[in-house]
Amino acid sequence: MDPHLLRTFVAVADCGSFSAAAERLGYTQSAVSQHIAALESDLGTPLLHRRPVSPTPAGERLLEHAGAILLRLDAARADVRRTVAEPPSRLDVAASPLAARSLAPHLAAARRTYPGTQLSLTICPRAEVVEAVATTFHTLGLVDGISAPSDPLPLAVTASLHTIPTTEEHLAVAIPRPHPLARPATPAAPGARAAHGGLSVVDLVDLVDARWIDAPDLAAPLATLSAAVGADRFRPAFSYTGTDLHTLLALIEAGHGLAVLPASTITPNLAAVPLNTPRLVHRTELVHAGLSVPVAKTLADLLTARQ
Amino acid sequence: MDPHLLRTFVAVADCGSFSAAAERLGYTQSAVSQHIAALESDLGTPLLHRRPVSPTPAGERLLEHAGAILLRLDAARADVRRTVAEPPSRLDVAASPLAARSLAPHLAAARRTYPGTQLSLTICPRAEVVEAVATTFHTLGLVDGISAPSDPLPLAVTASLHTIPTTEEHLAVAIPRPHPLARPATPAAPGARAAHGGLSVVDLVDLVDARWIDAPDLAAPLATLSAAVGADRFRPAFSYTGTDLHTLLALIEAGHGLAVLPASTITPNLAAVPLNTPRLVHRTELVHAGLSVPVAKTLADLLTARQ
DNA sequence: GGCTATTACGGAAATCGTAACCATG
DNA sequence: CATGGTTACGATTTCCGTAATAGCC
Repeated sequence: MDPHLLRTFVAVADCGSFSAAAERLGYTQSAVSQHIAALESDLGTPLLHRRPVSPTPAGERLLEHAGAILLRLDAARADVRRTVAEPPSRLDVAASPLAARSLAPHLAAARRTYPGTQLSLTICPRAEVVEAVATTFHTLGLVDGISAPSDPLPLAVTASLHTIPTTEEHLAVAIPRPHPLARPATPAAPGARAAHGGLSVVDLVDLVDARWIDAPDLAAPLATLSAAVGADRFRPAFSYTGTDLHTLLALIEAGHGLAVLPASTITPNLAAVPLNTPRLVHRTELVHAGLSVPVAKTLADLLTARQ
Repeated sequence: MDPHLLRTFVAVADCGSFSAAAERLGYTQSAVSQHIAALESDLGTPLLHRRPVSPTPAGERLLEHAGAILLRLDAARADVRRTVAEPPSRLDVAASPLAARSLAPHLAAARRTYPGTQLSLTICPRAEVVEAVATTFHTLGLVDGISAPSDPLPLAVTASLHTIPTTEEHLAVAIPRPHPLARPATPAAPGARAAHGGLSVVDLVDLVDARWIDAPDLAAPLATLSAAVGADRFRPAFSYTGTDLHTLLALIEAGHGLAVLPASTITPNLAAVPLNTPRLVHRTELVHAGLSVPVAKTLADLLTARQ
């Protein structure tokens, strides 16, 4: 199970083609074929169906591990290099879209403290944030996600990375204004219940059958919600893969479906119906691999000093 | 970073010798030397001091990753084989010493339901339990450990393994009878506070300077306690590496030091002073990689139905 | 000088590319 | 028959063992 073989295996699996994977990796189709054959003979079982190419059940299991192993391998290399290389003078921050919201002022403060340093901020999907920090591409990461109150986020590569909680916030369902739940609770509105302040509060399980937008990089991923309410499945009626909050809100407003977001992100043109059911909150965490760089330390302090 | 190179690297690191590692792995000293040289040249930095052999700082970082990577590699292979091989007819349970305590009756019940199946129970250190389950050596694992109430145990290889909480129990310090804390609280006893029922309750931080026995496979590891109270360090005055509870209790009774244990394990010849400070509990979890085997499912149900 | 790691070198094995082959749509 | 995966084969490289060399107690 040479890492090279694993790498071509995942490439083939997500290209759905030997030749495409070969091109991506700079190999010949032949080499890729040999890699897969070697893996299959080593493990004693077919890993891929051919023509069309798709993973067998055994291949699926291997895929789950392979990505993590390769990432960890990169993380190891990065970690070793970090102990050798002198700390960088620049500060590169990676953040998931919703985690980056309140970052600007702190970055400004950090720049004021260290006027010389060059700053960079990259917005990327949640998984890539921790990946970028683990592989030393960025020095600091800011990820958001859904978890139980005061529970850490379930991050990959958890080992060798440090995380510091920064904020926790209530979740709400973003709903277009002309919608049964958006009006004050009435006995007729299914799933809505009277609550304090005249606002409805909604139970997640009652919304399983609503139209949902799956925006896994931005809002609460439907998979996470499904897991939280048990085996019930939230089916995506619409998928949004971008990272722009306003676009998502516009989609919701246009009636393409609902999404679960931290309450403060939902603009007034939409209704924000607080979620109460399973104890879920929106959480953001700072991810780093040691804060030896002064700028990084300062920014981390600023971020964690806030509440 | 070929896994073979990593494997010999960890072997060398924990043998403290190239030649010893070579023998363990069935290589020549020369091959081992070449492996280390290859790793060092790949990573661009020395990983080991020679003569005596000990890891450099970079080597330490690599070691942290290497073990996890190799384990995950084995877990991947095991996981793939599991999807192919038909489920075993036997049931092999691995358990850490304190997790195994209440297992016997449930095993008996499981045998009654499936009279034919061959059962095995292996007691091993905590880390090895999850390792054994991950690498398919055993079908079911029962691990105990320390965590915050209702928090999952921090297990390695967490991915691809399922865990089910089974019990949670309060912790206590086991103290020989003639000991200041073992008497009902008096103003003079340092660290002790009056509590309900006339028993003392003790704050962990007040005991940092006591004589401690480190029995990491059996009691709460001192490292865990240190982490729980912050940077403070519990220094082991005595180390016990076995897995026999009675031996440990005898050591405590003989005055070699104290240990933190789940309250119910402390026999009446010792005093069990409840811990109250950082919210720590003794927790046991069931670890498995899918419960397709009926016997395993039954035993799991029995274990989780309790409490 | 004894123990242990490193270097030199040669044979065996693995790896990848070219090219011929074969199967499926 | 065309696209795309497999197999055959050979050049290159890698890997490991033997053996000679060098460094530290």
